[in-house]
Amino acid sequence: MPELPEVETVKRGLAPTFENARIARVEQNRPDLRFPFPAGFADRLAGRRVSALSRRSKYLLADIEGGDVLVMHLGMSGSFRIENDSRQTMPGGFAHERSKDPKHDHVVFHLETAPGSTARIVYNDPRRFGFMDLIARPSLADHPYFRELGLEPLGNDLSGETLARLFAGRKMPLKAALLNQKFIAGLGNIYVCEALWRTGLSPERAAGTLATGTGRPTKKAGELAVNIRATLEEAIRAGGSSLRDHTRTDGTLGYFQHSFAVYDREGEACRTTGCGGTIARLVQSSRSTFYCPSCQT
DNA sequence: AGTGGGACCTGTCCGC
DNA sequence: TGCGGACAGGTCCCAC
Repeated sequence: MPELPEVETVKRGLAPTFENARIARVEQNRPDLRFPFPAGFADRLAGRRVSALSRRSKYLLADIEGGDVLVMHLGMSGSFRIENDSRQTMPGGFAHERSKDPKHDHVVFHLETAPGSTARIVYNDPRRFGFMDLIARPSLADHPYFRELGLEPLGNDLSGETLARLFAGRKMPLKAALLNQKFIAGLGNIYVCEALWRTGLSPERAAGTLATGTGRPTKKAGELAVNIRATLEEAIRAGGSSLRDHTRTDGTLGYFQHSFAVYDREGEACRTTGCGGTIARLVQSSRSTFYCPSCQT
């Protein structure tokens, strides 16, 4: 699942069940996902309490009583669902609404949520690009997963100034710079396309063009910072369900089909007022970019 | 150094 | 209906 808004939505969905629960047992159904599970993964969690859930970039973090942090990344296709005592799957935007093939249920956290009350949190991931790890809290920031991560786009650091400073002198395409987690951590393919469209910036222009010759931010740099934040916040408000397979079980369309101005809209009309252009698709760094060649310059 | 491209793995969709 | 190919939210690694 994916980009920052989806991970944030997952965090909010899991928190009421996961936080303060005691992990009675961990069912680990295969030795690896994208990477092998760390040694003793299930045993190191069994009997421990989860003290807090948080998010850094696209990583979901569970603080485990005793000092470890359970690090979870959803890759491209990972999702969680909650099963409670009555065996009902919790509804809500954080879990795929379509039933999941149980053969891809790779990890099950068996929880004691209150005395005499249990629940299960199930991790399902068909493509297995996700992964889980256990890292001691004090060394978390120095771990290779986190050491080189850039700023949080929803934190206080994102501004036209920082974009200009980070990108100054860089010839790489703006799209590639925004996707690089070393600069801004948490943006993915969909929201980069959307934020660039909102700002009227071409994904192909050099990233360094957001800075003037003296290193000051251009007007567009400031607008881009605002639009990145707005795009992410709106997606979180909408439930972060930017997933292709978010079709509801009753057959109505999920959020995916309705929400994007450019992503996956090749050949359709640009929604910029008065533009009249047509959304095009191009490939950058082996990934699809959707944009309007008429109003994104 | 900074790029682009392939690899990882499964599912889905589209055209023949 | 079957089959091959393209494509999908992310990231790592390795050639240029």
